[in-house]
Amino acid sequence: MKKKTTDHRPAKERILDAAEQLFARRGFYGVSLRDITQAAGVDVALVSYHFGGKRELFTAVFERRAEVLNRERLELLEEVRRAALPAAPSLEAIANAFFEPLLERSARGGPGWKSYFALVAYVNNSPEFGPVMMTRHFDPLVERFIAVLREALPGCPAREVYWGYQFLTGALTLTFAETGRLDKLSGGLCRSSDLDSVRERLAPYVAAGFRALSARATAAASRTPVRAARKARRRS
Amino acid sequence: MKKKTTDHRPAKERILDAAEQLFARRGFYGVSLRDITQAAGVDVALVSYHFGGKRELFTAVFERRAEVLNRERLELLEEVRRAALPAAPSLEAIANAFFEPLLERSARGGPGWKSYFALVAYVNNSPEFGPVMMTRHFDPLVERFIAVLREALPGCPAREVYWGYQFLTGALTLTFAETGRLDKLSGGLCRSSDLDSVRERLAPYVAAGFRALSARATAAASRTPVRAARKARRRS
DNA sequence: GAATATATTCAACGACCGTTGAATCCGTCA
DNA sequence: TGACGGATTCAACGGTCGTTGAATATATTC
Repeated sequence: MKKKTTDHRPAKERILDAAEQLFARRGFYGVSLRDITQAAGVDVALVSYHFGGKRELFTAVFERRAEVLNRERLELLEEVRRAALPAAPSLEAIANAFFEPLLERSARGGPGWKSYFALVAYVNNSPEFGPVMMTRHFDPLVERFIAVLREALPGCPAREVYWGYQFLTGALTLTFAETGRLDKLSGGLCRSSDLDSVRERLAPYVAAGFRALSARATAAASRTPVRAARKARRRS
Repeated sequence: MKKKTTDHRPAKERILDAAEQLFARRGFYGVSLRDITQAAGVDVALVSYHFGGKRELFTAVFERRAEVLNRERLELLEEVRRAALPAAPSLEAIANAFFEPLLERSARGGPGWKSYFALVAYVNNSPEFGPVMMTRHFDPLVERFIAVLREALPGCPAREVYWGYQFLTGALTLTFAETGRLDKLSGGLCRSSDLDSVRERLAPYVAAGFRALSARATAAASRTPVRAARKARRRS
């Protein structure tokens, strides 16, 4: 059984789809090209022909949806920004612009998108692939978001914003990994696939977190004279 | 070059140490038994002899430090609880008891512990290993923490606490993955290996998040009559 | 010190890995 | 029709994988 039905979509895309699903489930090394091409109903050699090799296929899968996604997120961020002018947008609105396009597509964009975000979660947590691939494809976007976050947090040191972003990404990443652990843990009370629940809760959660970080920093600064603070910063 | 110096530690432990480091870096499938045994200065066949196989070695690595760790975390939680009696402990104190033993050992417990937490991060995000292994070794602990969190959040629906815990775990997990991405992103302003920075910030962040979730839930409840709320809950 | 149990080494197995080059199919254009 | 070029198939390569069984070394017991 090679194909369920005669499938006239180009083989290149079928390979990408199958690879997306399998890489997301078992990581780069947990999947063989034969697994992928068999799932795609295609000969093994076509991977080398179309992509060059296994690693190139992996990055091709990762890149395919990154561009369109980030463009949409940036546009949404600017829209949020314009709507709030001349004030800075709320932290909730910024956080929402950051993950709303992701949640929307993961929930209603079809199984390919769902797999894709699980793959991004895998890459983001991987010490091997994370630094290279995330930096290359997502850093410009992230830096723009952090800049706007800083506008919304006047007087807050940059370090705090970066840490807040780190925690935000972590929470989001685990959500996309779709391990189903929260479902088991809560006895069915929460379903991690229910991304509308995430949508409602994540923005308030991280916005409050950002405010707490900002408050903590200013409290610490007022407790410490400037010179001592400079020295402490150098020490840490 | 098999060993740097003559090493009289039992081979079984040397294998565990090497496997811990390599599994953490490249995952289960990204490491071969020959990689591990070569790093341990030991013959390949010893893995089958001592552990039975590759999968059994993987779970042995995972289990080795889990017990002692969770016992300490539970004791700390009960201590925090007793100290606050007859009131419930603060959210900050509970969150702190959850991750303080982890951060402490990751920062000052030696390279083995650091690798171990990166491995837990890998497992926690893995759709393949996460549900099985995390559930088996960490669920009793987590349920106890959630129970105490609920005491500290009177009137807060259980769902909200579970979601808050999910976000907390995600933030913690990404921190332990040690991808070094935050370092690059912040231009050296933050070092993700600086776990003291995490220690200071994570508790206020997630405590504020929990309070926001709780407030959001009670606000939503007061907006909705009881019967409609019941229906809405059944729908979702 | 012989016997026994445990630990380690060695060589090899069959299976699967990613990749390759030649052969074949098929639609396009001359 | 025939030549051509991209897409696909097929068979096979060398290498590495996890695992195994027999042989050897080391420690323990009588």
